[in-house]
Amino acid sequence: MSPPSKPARRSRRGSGAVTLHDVARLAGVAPITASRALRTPERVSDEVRAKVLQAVARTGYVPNLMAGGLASTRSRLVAAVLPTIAAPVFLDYAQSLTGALAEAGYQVMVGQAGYAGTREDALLEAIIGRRPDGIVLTGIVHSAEGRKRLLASGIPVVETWDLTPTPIDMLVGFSHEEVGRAVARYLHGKGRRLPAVLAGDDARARRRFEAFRAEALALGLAEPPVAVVTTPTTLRHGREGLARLLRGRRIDSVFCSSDLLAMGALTEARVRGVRVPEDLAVVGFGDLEFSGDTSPSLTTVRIHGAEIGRHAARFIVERAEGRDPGPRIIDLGFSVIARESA
Amino acid sequence: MSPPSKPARRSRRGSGAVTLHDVARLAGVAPITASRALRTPERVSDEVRAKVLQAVARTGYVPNLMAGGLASTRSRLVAAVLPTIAAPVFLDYAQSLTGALAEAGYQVMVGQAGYAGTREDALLEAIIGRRPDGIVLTGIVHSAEGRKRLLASGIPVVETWDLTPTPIDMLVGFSHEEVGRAVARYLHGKGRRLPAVLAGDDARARRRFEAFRAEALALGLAEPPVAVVTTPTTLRHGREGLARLLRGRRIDSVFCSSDLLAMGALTEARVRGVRVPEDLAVVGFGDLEFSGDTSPSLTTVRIHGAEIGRHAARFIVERAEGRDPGPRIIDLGFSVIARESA
DNA sequence: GTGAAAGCGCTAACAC
DNA sequence: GTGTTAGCGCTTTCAC
Repeated sequence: MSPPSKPARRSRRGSGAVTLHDVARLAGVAPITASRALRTPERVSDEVRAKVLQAVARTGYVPNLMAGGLASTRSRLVAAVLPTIAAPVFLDYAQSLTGALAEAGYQVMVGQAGYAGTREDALLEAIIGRRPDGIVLTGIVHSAEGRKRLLASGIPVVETWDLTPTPIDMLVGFSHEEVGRAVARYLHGKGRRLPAVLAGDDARARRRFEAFRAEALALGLAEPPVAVVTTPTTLRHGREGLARLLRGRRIDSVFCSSDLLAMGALTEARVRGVRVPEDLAVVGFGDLEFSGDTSPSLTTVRIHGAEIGRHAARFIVERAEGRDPGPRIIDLGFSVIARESA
Repeated sequence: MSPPSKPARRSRRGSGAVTLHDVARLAGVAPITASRALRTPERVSDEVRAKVLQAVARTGYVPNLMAGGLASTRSRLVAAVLPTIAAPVFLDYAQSLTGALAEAGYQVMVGQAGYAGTREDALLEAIIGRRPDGIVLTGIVHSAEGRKRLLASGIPVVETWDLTPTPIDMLVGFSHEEVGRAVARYLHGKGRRLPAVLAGDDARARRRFEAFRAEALALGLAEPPVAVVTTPTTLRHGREGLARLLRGRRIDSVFCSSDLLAMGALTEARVRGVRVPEDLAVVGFGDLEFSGDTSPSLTTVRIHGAEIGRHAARFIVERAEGRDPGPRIIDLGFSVIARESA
């Protein structure tokens, strides 16, 4: 069958899917021309464009983005790392990040940093291996080793939900310390003198409540008792935590590290006949979608998650398209939303 | 320098990152041997393995998964399509899906079907273009065109959160009709005779409440008034919806299409002095993480989201590794969780 | 405006 | 156990 001088063609057929070559052959042009007709239609003649589009329609051709990414060293893929997907605070953020990137033609790969068995370096390796056009880190405390790998990869990195003094690359966030201080001042302004803290055991919650405590003391408030619960925080944790706090010395207000904790505190207070806000002022953190619609409605801290997502997306896209994204650090701040509970 | 018959080498250097060739050269072996040392270490000699690993460590080499995927036609990427990321019902599901796939060495790409401007075919094209090893669809009503494209792509597809008569490929879900009927029977069993419905305007919620209505009528209950709200549902919708229902003819129970709606109904009832469950029984859907910890705690329907995610992950992984995943349709059922609100 | 050639970085197939 | 070769499907570079 095969000529003696030429060994038989090794069969290695790939996916079997329609390729650009098939489209080009059908349209009667070179593959590169078909490629141009699809990616830069203004650079080919009307006639060629029409023939190629017709061939695409006829064959159902879908470009292989892995091949395109390999050849162009642009993957149009962005990695997003979250502590955990299952935390409602990140919903708006994740949605706007994914949405804004999708609109710009990028797809999002998600990684959970906190998931059991996912060591940070394994996660980073899996991400870098895909050669994404950008990496969005969500409030990650990354090891020195991790920072080094990210830096070495040369991939644009956006850190979010925080304001570190030394960002790896770009940063969109707000100051957790400022949040703590603002809440202390807010409660002080409302005449509260016996604050308490109900907080998850993650690093950022800790920084908020440490700053809260310091500011409270500076304002002459009592030393706040602290109930720490495991992250991710839940309504149940909020109920249990408040119950614990109420067993201790008298308090007239509580700063919770999440709205879920605050909802739990609200619930527990109601069940025990503790009036909110008369007997106890409750402040949350996160301003979940429903925090304004509970009864009493929740006073909380809004952190502009959707906007963080949009800015992060913009950072990545600008850099990927070779434009200057402007200032590398954005402090989006936060707002204390005064409602009924405090 | 270069022989006259051969034109000078064109420069085309890629990402500039360390490649397998670099590692191989440093280790003094052929590239394919370095590849084997990393992917199938048991098939190379101890000596070679050690040398390669040392070269990897020295260079900080991270394999390019796009290149590997292109060569092997296995991307180790799975696409997950959600109606929207910002719906708490999907939290457990998304987390377990991502986690289970990550453990098996797969990464997850997310797509939002409901996001403004994302037409279904554009989303599918973006997904298929990546040649993922699997696609997990979340309760999507896909067009005939979409089904055709998916089928033509040859990529394993898992549809979830539903039980369609004709799945594209594999399926893990539960029956929305059965849910509606079970809740009707539950309320009937509790002596309720004047049911109402408070539902989002998506297709699956509609199917639940149509079945609920039919079963209620069959059981001799009154024709239920229906308040429809826009999806995604919120606590505020729940409050407004219940207020609307209370303005109509008398009711003694309400079946809500999400726990968030039910929470809103609970809140509105309390504010209006309507006692739950004495005056009004409230049943939700979804069993959110905190639904058991409100006061009154919420009677609802649990739908095993985490398990759906795990099964979907298993389906994809088994198929990707060439094993038989077993039965292609899994009905995970649901449970009516009886708590205080009904 | 169009095309030929040469890779992007890796692995499957086939030797030895 | 290790190496050679030929791609995977696309885009870049350079030439016409």
